[in-house]
Amino acid sequence: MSRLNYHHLYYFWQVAKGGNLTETAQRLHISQSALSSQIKQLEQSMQVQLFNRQGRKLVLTDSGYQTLKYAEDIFSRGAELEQLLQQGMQPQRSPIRIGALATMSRNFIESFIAPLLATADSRYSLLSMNQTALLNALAGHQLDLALSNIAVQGNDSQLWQCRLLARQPVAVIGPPGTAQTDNLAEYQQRRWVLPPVQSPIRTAFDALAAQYQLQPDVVAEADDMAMLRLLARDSGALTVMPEVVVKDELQSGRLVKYLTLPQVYENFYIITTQRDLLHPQLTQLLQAFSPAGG
Amino acid sequence: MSRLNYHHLYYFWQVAKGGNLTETAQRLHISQSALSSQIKQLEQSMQVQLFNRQGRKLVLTDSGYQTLKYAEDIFSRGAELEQLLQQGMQPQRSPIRIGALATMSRNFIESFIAPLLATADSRYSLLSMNQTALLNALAGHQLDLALSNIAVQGNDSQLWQCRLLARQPVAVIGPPGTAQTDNLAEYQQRRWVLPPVQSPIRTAFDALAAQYQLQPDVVAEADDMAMLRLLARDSGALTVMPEVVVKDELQSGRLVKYLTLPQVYENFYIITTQRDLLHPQLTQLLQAFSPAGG
DNA sequence: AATAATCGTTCACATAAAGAGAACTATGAG
DNA sequence: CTCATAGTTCTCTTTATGTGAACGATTATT
Repeated sequence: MSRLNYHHLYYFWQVAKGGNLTETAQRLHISQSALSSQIKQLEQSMQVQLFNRQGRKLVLTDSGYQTLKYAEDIFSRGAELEQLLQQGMQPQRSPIRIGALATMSRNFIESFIAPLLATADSRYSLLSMNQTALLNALAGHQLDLALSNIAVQGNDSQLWQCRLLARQPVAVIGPPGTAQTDNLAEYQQRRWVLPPVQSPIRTAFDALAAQYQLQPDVVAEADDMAMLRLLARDSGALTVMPEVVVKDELQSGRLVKYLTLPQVYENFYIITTQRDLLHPQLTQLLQAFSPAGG
Repeated sequence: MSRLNYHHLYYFWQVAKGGNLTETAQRLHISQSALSSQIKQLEQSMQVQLFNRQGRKLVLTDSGYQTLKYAEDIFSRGAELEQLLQQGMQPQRSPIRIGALATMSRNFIESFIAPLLATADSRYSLLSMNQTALLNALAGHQLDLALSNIAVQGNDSQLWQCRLLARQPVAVIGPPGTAQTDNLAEYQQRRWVLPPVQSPIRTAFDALAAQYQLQPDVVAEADDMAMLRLLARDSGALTVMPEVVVKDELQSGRLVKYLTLPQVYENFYIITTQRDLLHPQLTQLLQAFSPAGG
C-alpha cells in the first residue's frame, strides 16, 4: 500500500465530478484507457472501491463520495495556488496580514505589532472584523494571523491553533479626584459603563459585585474597547476594562485606576490555522510576547 | 506553462518545511539530485522563484512562502484522506451529518429532514452547535451540511455557499381567550417574551412597536427557539416568533396566533462549503424545499 | 590561509510510470 | 436482434522520475 498518488486522485476527481469517463477523457485530452487504468491503480493502491461498475455506468461508492470531497478540497486549493502563481504574484514583498477582532483594544494591538513598525522594510495590513469573519479569512488565506480575545475551542480534528498571547488584569477605572478604595461596595453611588452581559469580564464583575452587595447603576454598555475607552474618558462614569485600553489616559492622569479586580483577566489569543507555519517575521513577534506576560 | 504538478509540489513542500535538501532527500529515500531537479522543474513550469539560493542554503522567497501555505493545506488534507482510506473507512453507509444552529426551531429542522426519515435505509446524525462551530465543522468535513438562521456574508474568495432555504412569517403568539386584533398598539397592557435585542426579529419588532407607540413590558428574553417555545406555552405572555416553532401548540389550540407581523421574516439558510458537492440524498431534500417556500 | 566537510547543481544514463491505440466485453436503446 | 456506446484490458511507445558520479561553491576547522 503506497502513498497517495495525487495524479491518480486528480483524474478520479475529474471523472467523479463528471460521472463520465469518455467525456472526461476528451476534456483532458487523454485516452479513456489511460483514465480507466489510472483510476483502477488508485483503487488498488489505496485498497478501496471508489466506483461501482453498474452496467456501463460508474457510480460513486460511499468511500468514493468521501474521497471526492477531499479531492474537491485539495484541487480547488491547488487551483487557487495556480491562479496566484500565474497572475505573477506581486513581486514586492507581500504584506503580513493581521486580522483583529473589531472590539479589541487598539492599544493592545499596537503594542503587539510594535516590533514590525521598528523594522524598516516590513509591510503589514491590519483588518478589523468579527470572530467568524476572522476564522473565515484565516481558513481562506486572507490572513496570516488573527488576534482575538475570544478563544476557539479545540475541535476533534484541530483546525485552529489558538494560544494565549497575553493576559491583562482588569481594573475599575474612572475620573480622578474621587476617593479611591479597594472595596467595591464603596462605589454604590457611582454610575457605571460596562462591557455587555455576555462578556467574560462582565460576568466576573457581576459575580464580584454580588459578593460585595454592590448594585451598580449601569448607564451604558459596549462591547467595543475603543468605544468603552471613549465612554470612560467622557462620561465621568466608572468603567471596568484592562488598563491597556486607556493606557494614554492613565499616563496623562485624565483617568485613574481605582482598583484591580482580583482573579479577573482579559485574555488575548493569537489564532492561526493548525497547519501552522508562521511568516518569518511573525516568529519574532511572538517571541517578544512571553506567554502570559505583558 | 503547464498544469501544476502535485508531485513536484509535494517535494517542494517537504523541502520547504525542513529547509534542507539533503536531509529531506534521506527522509524520503530519494537522491538529492532528484529532489533538486524536481523543484527546479516546478519553478520553471510555474515561472516563479520559490527559493533564493543564498550560499549553500535554500531560503524561501515570498512567493515560496505563499506557495508553502497552500501546499500545507493541500497535503494535510491529503494526509487526512489517506488516513481515512487506510483505516478502512467504515463499510456501512456513512450517515449524513447535518449540523444545526442550537437556537433554531426543532420543528423546522424536523420538517427539513422529514424526507430522510421516510427513506428506510438512510442514516443521518444531527448535531446542534453555534454558528462558529458550524462553520468549523463544515470546513473540517465533520458535517455535510449546516442549517442556520444566520446568513454567512460572502467573502471575496467565497468559502461558503449560503442559500435561502425557506422564510417564515413572524407572528405574535399568545394564550387563547383574549381579544385578537391586528393592531399592535392594543397589546400595551400585555407582558412579552421576546428574542434578544441583537436578533433580526427583535429589531423588526422594536421598529414596529415604536411605530405603533407600543412600549412592550418585556418579562423575558431568549435566543433559543426551543426555550422561547416553552416560555410561550407556560408564561402566559405574548411572544414573537415564526409559527413553525409552536406548530403543535397552535394546532392543539393551546396557543393562538394574534397577528402576523408585516414584512418580517425569519430566514432559514442552508450552508455548505463553496466547493459544493451534495450527498446524493441531500439533493432531494433541497428539492423538497422550493426556495422561499415553506 | 589551507584544508576538509557540507550542500546544492548538473550531467549522462537507467528505470518506472503515464499514455496511445486496438481488441474486447457488456449494456442499453431502437 | 443489432448497433452504438461506455468501460476494460492488452501491447507498445513516450514521458517523467530517479540514480550516481562529477562539479562548484560555501562554511567550518586547524
